Amino acid sequence: MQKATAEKSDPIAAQLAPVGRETVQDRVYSELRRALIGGLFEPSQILTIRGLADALMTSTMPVREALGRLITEKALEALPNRSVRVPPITLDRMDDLLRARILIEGEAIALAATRMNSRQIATIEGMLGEWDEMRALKHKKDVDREVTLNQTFHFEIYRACGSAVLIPMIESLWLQSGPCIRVAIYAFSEAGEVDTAHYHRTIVKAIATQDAKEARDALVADISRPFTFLRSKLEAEAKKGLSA
Amino acid sequence: MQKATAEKSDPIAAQLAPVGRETVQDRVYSELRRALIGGLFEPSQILTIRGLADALMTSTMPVREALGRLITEKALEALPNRSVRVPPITLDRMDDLLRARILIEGEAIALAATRMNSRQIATIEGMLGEWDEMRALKHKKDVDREVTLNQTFHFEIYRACGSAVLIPMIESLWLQSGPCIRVAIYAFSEAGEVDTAHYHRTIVKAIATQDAKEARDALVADISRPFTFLRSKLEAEAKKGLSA
DNA sequence: TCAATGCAAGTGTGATCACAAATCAAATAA
DNA sequence: TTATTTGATTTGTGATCACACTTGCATTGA
Repeated sequence: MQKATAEKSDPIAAQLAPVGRETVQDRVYSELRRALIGGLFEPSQILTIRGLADALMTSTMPVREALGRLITEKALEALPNRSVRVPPITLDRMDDLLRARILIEGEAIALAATRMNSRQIATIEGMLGEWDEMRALKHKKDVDREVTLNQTFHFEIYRACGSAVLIPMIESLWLQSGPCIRVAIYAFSEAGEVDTAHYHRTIVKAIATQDAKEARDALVADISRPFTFLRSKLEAEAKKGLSA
Repeated sequence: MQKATAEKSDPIAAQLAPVGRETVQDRVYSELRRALIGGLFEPSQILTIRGLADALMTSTMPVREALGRLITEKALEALPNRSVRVPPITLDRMDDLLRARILIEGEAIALAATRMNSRQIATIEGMLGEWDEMRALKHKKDVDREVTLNQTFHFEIYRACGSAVLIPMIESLWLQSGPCIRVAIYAFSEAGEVDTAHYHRTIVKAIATQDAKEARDALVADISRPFTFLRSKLEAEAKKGLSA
């Protein structure tokens, strides 16, 4: 018995989970994704293959392939010089991203609202408590946890929409808007924003009652907020720079 | 003067277009894309790096990176065995793809309908003539030209929507539905379908009058047709296979 | 005859090297 | 001092190699 496929007749193999051989390239890719969505890289920052390979303690090979993948999903940008950077923020691009996210994530949540079972609803309902918890002990700006929790919440919903086509597109959109969002969340945090979870509560309520329209509306409000906030901030800076 | 950047002061350089150094990887990627959208690969077909490298007369390096990129945009599929294949067709996946295409391409054409100038409209209007031409001399099934013309027509419109976010997503969707479409077009051709350009005329008319809603409706009808056709065909086969 | 074993060919992954292009800095000339 | 040039370093790209895993086929055993 050296076959890799688990057979029902084998009582031992039945309890063993497949080990799943993750390649180095996959780890590099995941790591860069995480950094991008979390906004750890600044817009317009240039990334080099050898630099990342050193930082990730691997050779250049897995890095260059991971970069290539991120470039095709527009999470990174290939300059004509053949160097790669994280795309800069422009107002047009922000509007473009927001419109696409409203369109696609709105559709996904509308689908999910009619398909989530009580167990899944309980999961996202439980997450609301974590926001309360974070707000209670707001001694330090825990931006990282905020970002992660927000991501988990949204994708728990999107995953329930049951579309293997829409979900990767949403991931791509988050990858592209990650650097912007981070800036916005920092700005929120400085501006003393308090109730970041308000729309999330509305979303949970709407999904619990299978109200697709209200879920979509609340989602649109939720994802629009950081964009409009950042937009007004950028416009103010542009005006100031113009007058100076 | 050995600087590569064109300077305004140089009257010769001003007339020269940048030559654009395309890498081997880019050519491989484009070639595989073309093959995929055109449906040259069959669903479930397994692709090997060395096999493609031989066929494209290059080393394995550019091929493996191109394959990696195509896998991330779901144009190809990575099996747990680490071999890669073109994704098989299932009814669920077809419905999923069609819904996403209606959502996103519908939005793109609605945007384009309000933004295309008379020059762009004249371009797509001119393409209608090519369909008439093809229908006139229908001595052989020129599926390749049909596919190419259809693609050019649609993307001429999508390009005018002005969204740098939506267009790559539409390209990804075409990449994913390419293998299905080819099968459907062959089936159309066998079934003696005549007026493949009917909805295209409606689309041009709607755009010329800036009627976004009618343009969207006609587009939905246009892209739904091959899917519903293929769906009924697959269902018939499934039923036949079941009774046999 | 059929299933299990063992060997050989094929395949993906990662590392390393060679080369060309780009970038940066110091040196030189106006 | 400023602009240009020259040279050294850095960087991306492609080729090749080594290794591990998978697959397929022939051999061996019952």
